[in-house]
Amino acid sequence: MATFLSRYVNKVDRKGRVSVPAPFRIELGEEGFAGIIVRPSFFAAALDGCGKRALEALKQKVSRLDPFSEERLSLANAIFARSYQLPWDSEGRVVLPTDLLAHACIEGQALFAGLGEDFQIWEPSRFSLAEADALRRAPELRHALHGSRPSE
Amino acid sequence: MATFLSRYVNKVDRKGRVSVPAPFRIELGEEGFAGIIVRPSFFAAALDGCGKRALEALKQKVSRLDPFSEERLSLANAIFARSYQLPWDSEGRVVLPTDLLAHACIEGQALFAGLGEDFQIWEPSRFSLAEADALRRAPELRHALHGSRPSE
DNA sequence: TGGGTTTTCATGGGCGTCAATGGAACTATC
DNA sequence: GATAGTTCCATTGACGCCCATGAAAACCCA
Repeated sequence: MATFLSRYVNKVDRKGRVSVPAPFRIELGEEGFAGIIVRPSFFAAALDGCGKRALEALKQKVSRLDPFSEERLSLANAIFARSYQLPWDSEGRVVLPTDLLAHACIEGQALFAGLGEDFQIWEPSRFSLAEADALRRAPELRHALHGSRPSE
Repeated sequence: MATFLSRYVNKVDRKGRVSVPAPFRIELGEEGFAGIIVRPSFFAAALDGCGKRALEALKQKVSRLDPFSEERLSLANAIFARSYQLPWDSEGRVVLPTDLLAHACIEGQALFAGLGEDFQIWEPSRFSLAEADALRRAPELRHALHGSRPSE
């Protein structure tokens, strides 16, 4: 699967267009869909992004739940209904819908942060704060990588 | 299979016509039937929609039940007897039958909400309420996706 | 190793196409 | 003959597509 690393700050122009970092595009190039999947993040003023393949994986998991259960409906609403499938143009840019821009408080610049198998998009200054916070907690959380892996 | 994402608000004109969002049509284009399958939703004042293929999948599931059981009869009635097969016209519009419009309290506008492998149609303001509810529940439900991890 | 060249990226703007929508013409039904 | 339903055409506004520019990085060769 695709691997996303590092951070990139790109401009958001008047039309809401942003260049997806070239390394990200290369990673995503082999997934059949020339673009990214983006949705508002649950807990942060940021956007969660991934490729088509990761989305398919999510779909698989959700489709294992009861077809008509409210549980499934709520999840699907929270995930898929809020996701956008953003194809990039010939220059590798996507247009971020206004509600996504609003959710992440993005205006002039957008920061792409690689998170391994997916990535996030932030307003740069907000990212700095969140990053500082994450770094402060990492030492204690590090143990989570060892012990019980699957069920958290 | 087709994947439905995002939300689209389209107008319902005097004749009950609505444009099926172009991305949905593209997803459904490869399913052999140029149209959508729609039925009243079980729990909500909304409509459940899907493509021909998803309907076939449902048919498979129902056909696994006891042929003459009450269970099967009830389900088949609830699902198939209430479903409409709505072909879209050359402009990509379908006519929503009045009883479906009534069930979902749809008048001037209809909101299409992608739910992964199928979608729903809502009266916009009602959807907002339902969405808020879904978002409230999602954090706890999120664990349902983790528990049984099949592949990986 | 350093200078020059080439390619790749990010960015801005303009134009054409397509999707959504409204209405008219046409057909069928009662 | 009136009403409802269906197909066709027209409009407009947004979005995708294309080209042009500049800067930075990679590359090449002396």
